[in-house]
Amino acid sequence: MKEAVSLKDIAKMCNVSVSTVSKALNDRSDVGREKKEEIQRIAKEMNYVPNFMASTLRSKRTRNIGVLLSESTRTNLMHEHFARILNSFKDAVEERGYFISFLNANLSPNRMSYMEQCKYMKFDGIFILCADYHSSEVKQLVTSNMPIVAIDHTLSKHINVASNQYGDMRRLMQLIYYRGHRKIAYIHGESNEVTGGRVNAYKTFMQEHGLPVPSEYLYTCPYRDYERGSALTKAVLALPNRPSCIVYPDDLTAVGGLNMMQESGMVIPRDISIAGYDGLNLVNIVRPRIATIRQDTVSMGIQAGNKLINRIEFPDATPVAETVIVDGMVEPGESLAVINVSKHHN
Amino acid sequence: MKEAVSLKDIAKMCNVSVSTVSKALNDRSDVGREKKEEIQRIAKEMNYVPNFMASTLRSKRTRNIGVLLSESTRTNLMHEHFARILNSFKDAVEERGYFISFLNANLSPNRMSYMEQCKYMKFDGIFILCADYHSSEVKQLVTSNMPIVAIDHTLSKHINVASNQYGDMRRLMQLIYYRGHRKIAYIHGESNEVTGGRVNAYKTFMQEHGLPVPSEYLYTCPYRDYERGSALTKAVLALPNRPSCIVYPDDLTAVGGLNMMQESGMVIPRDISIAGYDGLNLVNIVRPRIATIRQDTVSMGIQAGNKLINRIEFPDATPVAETVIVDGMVEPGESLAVINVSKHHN
DNA sequence: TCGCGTCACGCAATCGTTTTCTTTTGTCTA
DNA sequence: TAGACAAAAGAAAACGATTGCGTGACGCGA
Repeated sequence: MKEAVSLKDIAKMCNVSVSTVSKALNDRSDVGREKKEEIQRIAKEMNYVPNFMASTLRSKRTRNIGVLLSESTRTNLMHEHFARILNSFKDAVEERGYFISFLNANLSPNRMSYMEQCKYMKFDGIFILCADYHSSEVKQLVTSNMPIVAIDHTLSKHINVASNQYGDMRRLMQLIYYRGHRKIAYIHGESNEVTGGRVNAYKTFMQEHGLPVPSEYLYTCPYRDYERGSALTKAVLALPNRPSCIVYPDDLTAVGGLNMMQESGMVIPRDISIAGYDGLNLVNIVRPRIATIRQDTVSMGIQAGNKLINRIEFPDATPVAETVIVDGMVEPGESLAVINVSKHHN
Repeated sequence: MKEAVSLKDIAKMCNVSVSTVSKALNDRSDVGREKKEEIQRIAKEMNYVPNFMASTLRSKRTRNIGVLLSESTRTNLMHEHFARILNSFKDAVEERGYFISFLNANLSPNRMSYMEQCKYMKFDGIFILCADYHSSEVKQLVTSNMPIVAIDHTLSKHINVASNQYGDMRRLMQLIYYRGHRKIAYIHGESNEVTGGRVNAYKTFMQEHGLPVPSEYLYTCPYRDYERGSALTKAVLALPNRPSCIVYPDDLTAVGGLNMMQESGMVIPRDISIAGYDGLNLVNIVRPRIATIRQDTVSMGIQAGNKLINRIEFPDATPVAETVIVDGMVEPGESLAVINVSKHHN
């Protein structure tokens, strides 16, 4: 790595002072027009690239955003849903001249905490894609006064970009209902104040339509756990009062169920119907295609990015919690049978 | 963000000079034992976190590694294969005190080139997961004298961590052959000096076993292109001399073929056999499970990380190209029929 | 007692910018 | 022609660490 060219080199070349060069390159007003243009030209000719460390050391702003992406093995950047959101988030912030770095979730002995990493790197803001909000490290982070935007999680003072869990689930229920299903089981993920909307939507919808919700129609399953999705499906299929449709917490668990069913000789949707959630590529790859809610990950990422940068660039005296709801889209797939309603009506 | 505590604050608190504090915290030898311990204790009490910008401005070393991840839409961090490698790479370098940032591939008008980004951020090294090696920007990068490690791509002066394309493909061919297949078509990806090994292995194997390779048994298909995999499959199925087995460039194209076949009423592997490549989760999710080569992404990521850091920390006067071969593993799946050899023998 | 080596520590320069405050220069007006 | 004022340029102090060098104190052998 040969010596990098610095402001000083340019100054020498142009016979001006370092400060004038700095001002010229930052397009400040107190530099003469022609001198400014000359300096900019020479700088380009010399392949000048500013030194990030030096400039942010002085000016504080790093334009660097820290990304927090879980510590669980099942939910990291290997999961399509988060990868999609991150991807469009990245595009959005890069569009505005920012870039991203990952917060280091390793457990090495001398590792810094999240908060320490933020201080160390002087992040302008934090993007929490998914995290263990119970951990003290994360708590410390979210109670700080850094600009933060989280996905699918409400935080006091911060921004939450969330899918419309209640509305989306309701629309899915409507689709299932209109196809004639009345006995609908719901294997659902663990609930927080955001994702709980889905269970709410389910219960409300069932109640509104006078449908019973026997307790054996509700199960809790870890998100994105193929094996558990499969195992719980077995349990549901064994019920004396077997439902005509099973709704899953996400597409991966749904496929777990699907495969389980097909292996035991059932034909979907002839024998039973299923629906997932998320809208991964997966659902268009398995057969039959699974009904799902396609989340608008592009919009979520973009909105998260722009909201975060707005908070960074126009800080509020006392930031207040804000929620951005992003609607998903029902994809009917091929996994929902049409049922002769009268036949199944109690 | 309240004022961060700096060396100066600690110095004041301990009644020593700033340089002594710096040396104490860096565990240098020219500080008295008890003074050193006191300083470290106080620093911890004051929640001191060093300032990355300041320390690297002075010392040059950033411990920051730039990750280059393609500009194509089909191959970014949304693709499981790359996400896996990146994940273990990240773990490996974090283990050694480094961290990663992405090179910005955006096309915004005032965007910096890759080389400029490296100068700007003072990356200690570069990890090329996948890139368009024909682009001038990438060429500029790889001809620089930065430490670089690339995946599945040989570069003069740099390190290549590559899957054993020739050996893996050969083992896959053996499996297929021993199952009795003789008419084997190969839809392959675009070849470079690394991936070309697969086509070589195919041709060599066929030749060694006295099997003809009619030109209509070879097709080129973009990697990870589900649709094209499907379309080319249609072409192969229409051949008068239809093969008994089709090998695909990767799992995704293989699934494209699989679905195409199943939609036209074929049963796999009864009517035809298929094999993929990569070993994505996908192959365990579709039915039948597809025979594949599971790439050892964990090992690839770890080796890439360690080799790169070694180059960074023990730079050679004149770095020389180096290749690390990582073996994959054959996963037989359920998509390869056992054929009565005599029946199909010419 | 002198001289030498070692140990601990401080001084001050340095990294490459940004930014504030002066200073210089030039122009315009009275 | 003096005075005022704006524009353009420079000087210098930061930002927060690292690091080579200098130096005082101390111990120890001669």
